[in-house]
Amino acid sequence: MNEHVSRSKFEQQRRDKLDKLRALGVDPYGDRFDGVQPAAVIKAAYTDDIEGKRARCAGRIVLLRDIGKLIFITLRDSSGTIQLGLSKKLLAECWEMVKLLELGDLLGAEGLLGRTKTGEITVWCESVSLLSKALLPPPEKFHGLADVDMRYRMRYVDLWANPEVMQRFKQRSEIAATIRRFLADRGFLEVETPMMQTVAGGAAARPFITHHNTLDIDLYLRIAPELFLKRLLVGGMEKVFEINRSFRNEGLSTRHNPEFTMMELYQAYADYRVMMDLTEELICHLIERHCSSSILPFGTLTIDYSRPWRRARYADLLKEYAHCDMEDMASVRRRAQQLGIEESNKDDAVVVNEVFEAVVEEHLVNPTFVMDYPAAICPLTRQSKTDPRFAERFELFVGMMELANAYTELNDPDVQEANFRRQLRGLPEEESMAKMDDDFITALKYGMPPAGGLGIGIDRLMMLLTNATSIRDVILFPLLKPAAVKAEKEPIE
RNA sequence: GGGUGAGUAGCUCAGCAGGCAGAGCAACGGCCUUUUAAGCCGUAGGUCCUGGGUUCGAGUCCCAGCUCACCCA
Repeated sequence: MNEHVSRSKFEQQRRDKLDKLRALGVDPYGDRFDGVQPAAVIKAAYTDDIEGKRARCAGRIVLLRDIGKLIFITLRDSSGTIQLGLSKKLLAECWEMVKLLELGDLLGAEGLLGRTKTGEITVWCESVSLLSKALLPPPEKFHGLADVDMRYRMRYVDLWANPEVMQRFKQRSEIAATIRRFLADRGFLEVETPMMQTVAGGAAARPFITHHNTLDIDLYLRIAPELFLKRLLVGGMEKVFEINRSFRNEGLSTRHNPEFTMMELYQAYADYRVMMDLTEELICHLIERHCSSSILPFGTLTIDYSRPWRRARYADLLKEYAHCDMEDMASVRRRAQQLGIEESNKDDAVVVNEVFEAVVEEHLVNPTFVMDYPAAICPLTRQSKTDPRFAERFELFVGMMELANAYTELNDPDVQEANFRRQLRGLPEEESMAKMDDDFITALKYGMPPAGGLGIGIDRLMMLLTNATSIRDVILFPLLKPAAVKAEKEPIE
């Protein structure tokens, strides 16, 4: 007997109940059910003095204890659970329907509140409505849905089978709302810029390619909104931000999903130091509003977000942790060799950065601003006026992850164009096509104000704030390989 | 791409000393008006991920593949 057949047996049993319900004149897919109170609200509102108070609730049956002429049901909605008491005495005229209720069904109920002899707040139902019959059985009631792959594929089950999942995504929504309010309060305008672009710029990453039929042109899904948001600076929007998806055609890991949410913001007449203050203020504001403490667990780590956050120069961290000096490239290359990094045919800046990533990042647990990157790896960033070898850029690391990236925006069109061209040298044509953005250069020629720009990886931020060590736990529907399609088995004679 | 681990009933998992395929929950049939993962009696339920191989005999050992997780690149 194969999986399909044995599963349909369970479905068939439930369909039999569906027929019995219809025979009783019960519509198994009910109507609107007004005036519902969330379970958590009911329980919180009536701590004592509950006798005689009415309650009306709706949700999914997650536990059912049938004692004969009395049935206890644990009903779950998005706020939590509440116990229903269904007695034959109070529900005599619909008792046959009540006895057909089972795990997974969606139920509406109304009655008087009371407590059982063990003290559990209970709705003693005077009426119940079957709002939707479940044709498939829920997962095991105590362990829930544990198979990680199935949880992501069947998030519609995961969300109520594992309440902490619901909790985390509610928190994500609330945190996102706080970010928007925080920025709106400071005069930032939320905008939306193209996700389908003819040139995928603003970052170094492989784009996804799609095709527009009537124009007969290939388009790229954006890898970053940066170049469009900066066009808005040219257009006169002094403070803008966008919270939306970007797409990178790269591998999957616990920290990478091919589509991910970025917050990017730009502020005219500012620079990267302004962005540093803003970043620290924003994230600490979120922690204050949404977390229990400024010291938070993250997997096996403990992260202390107390202000002020450490600010350290890139070159100094390299000295501190990698024990080599950017001024002395021979020492850096020696270190690279020790680390097994292939360095012989790479530019100095690239080798430095690979050493940095290999050695330094794992030390950056508490929030750390890494400042002043080598200019050669920052083509969109303005160089330091006091030392042009460095770019006015920082990355924020928390929990050994890159969380934010910000810089003083380069607004000299000639330098920008030269940087683009230098970046393109040696790249295959299709990749260089994806990078050279002539229209962006044209925009800069009209004059872009000096500005600070900031990007924060929202998924990673949510990971840190909700203690999720996999990015898939903060994305409702993470990208997965398609489930293996079982070949239709035709009966062969 | 490399390493480690996992895949057994609808769900959560045992079983590996190579010898009849197991438990709990869910389901089905009974009993029960204060349960809390309710309880009690009974019944049914399997492509042991797939394909090869070794063996008298493979869920268990070997090879290849698929899927997932974690770590590394």
